[in-house]
Amino acid sequence: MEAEMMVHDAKACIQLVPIFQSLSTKEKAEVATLVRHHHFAAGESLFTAGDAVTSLLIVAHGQVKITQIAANGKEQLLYLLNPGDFDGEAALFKASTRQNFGTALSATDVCLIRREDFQKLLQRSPQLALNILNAFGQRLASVTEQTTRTTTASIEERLAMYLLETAGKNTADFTLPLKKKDIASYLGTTPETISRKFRDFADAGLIKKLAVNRFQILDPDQLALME
Amino acid sequence: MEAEMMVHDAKACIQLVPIFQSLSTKEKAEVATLVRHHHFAAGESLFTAGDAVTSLLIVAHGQVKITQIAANGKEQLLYLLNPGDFDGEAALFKASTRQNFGTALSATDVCLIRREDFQKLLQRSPQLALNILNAFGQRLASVTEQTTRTTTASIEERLAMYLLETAGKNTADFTLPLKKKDIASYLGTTPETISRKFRDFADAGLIKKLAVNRFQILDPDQLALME
DNA sequence: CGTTTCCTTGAGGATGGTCAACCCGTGTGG
DNA sequence: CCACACGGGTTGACCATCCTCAAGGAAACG
Repeated sequence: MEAEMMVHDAKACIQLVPIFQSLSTKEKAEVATLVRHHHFAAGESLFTAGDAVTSLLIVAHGQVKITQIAANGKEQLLYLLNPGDFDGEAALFKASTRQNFGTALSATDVCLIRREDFQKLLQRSPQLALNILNAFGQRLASVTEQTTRTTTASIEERLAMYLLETAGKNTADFTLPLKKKDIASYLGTTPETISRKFRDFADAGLIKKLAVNRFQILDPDQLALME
Repeated sequence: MEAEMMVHDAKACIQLVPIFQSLSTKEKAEVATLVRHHHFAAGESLFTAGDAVTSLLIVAHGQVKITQIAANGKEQLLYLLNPGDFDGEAALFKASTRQNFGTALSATDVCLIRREDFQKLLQRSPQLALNILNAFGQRLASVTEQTTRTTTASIEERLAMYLLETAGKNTADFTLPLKKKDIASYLGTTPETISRKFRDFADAGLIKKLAVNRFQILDPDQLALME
């Protein structure tokens, strides 16, 4: 029964993940046999810097935050993994130890493929390699974008961008998916400053505070103009 | 004669580039037939944001700076391409236009492989794909590192790190490879601040100024302690 | 030798970090 | 059911860092 469960989850994982989607049904079945899955509760650590990298990790359900600790001890939130995202450095890199930390933000299911199995897969399926290259390219572009923004834009501008991206279409009523502490870490600032900027935005009539960490965006155009 | 010249350059390019090094001699010869090369004078633009991406670009000789223009119009130096480096986003991405700018810092020779040719190569050589994935992974780690540093460290700390990395073993007498304007852009600050910090370092006895943009590092350990 | 580009230095001011106090919602145990 | 503790959020006062603007000097280049 447990085995059946695993196969079910493995298939779900593979269906979910963009990098496997262009594979044939036969190939997908093959991949499914290699997959192990694992569950983490909110707040649990998936891995820690210094851990040996033994598997490629794919998020099936939930949300994972990836952080790095700077030389001075400060934590920096690098990016979030949502369902379908994978941890790229993982299976491919020569460096065999993790450089960063992975923590589950909510209850999370992940699929794991062992490094060696994955390398064999890659050798046999050039299309898979292409898919991964594309995914990598996109993450690279996103991290690059983040760097540019951090070094050139003010906190106010960065927060405005973050709000628009995070809210998406739900401008009428949306809840911040992260604590202020994490947003601050992501944007390279402090919770206090985030708090103040939210107040400023509200004073300027750009947003309306519905509750703690719940907002309505009144003037998206003006917010976008900040950047 | 020109054809012979080109073949020569093509071979040189392929010898130089890590991603091709694990290929068989036969495969390398194949790759060589696909390569076109091009020369740029110092200061010349290799490509501009908005250009269609038609080729993978490999630097054979010289140095290229890759920059991005932020929304507010400020230029941010992302990274440098040295001999053997390639422009990764280039041939692989779905997005068919450049997001950033490439400018030759010195006289530069590059090799070009057309997108379609490269994709075919990838399909046939899984090892090549693995090499590229590794290279991508390293660039990703480097950009990530840069982001963390920028958001968590002070300018002083960032400059100290930059100095140590750039000087390498030549602590006794080394010349900055970039203008202060570019260093500033790379570290997310202004030329004025760079100038002042250099003076501070000199006052503190950490470095000694030999000439404009030429320095001796007196106390690398102390510099490293900054971070 | 003049022009341009880069570098340096200073004065002043904005931005945002730090520290500390207080508030509020949630949960826990008496 | 209430007191209390706890984690996060908010606010204020103060201060360090670093940017901007401006002017002058040095080096590079024709």
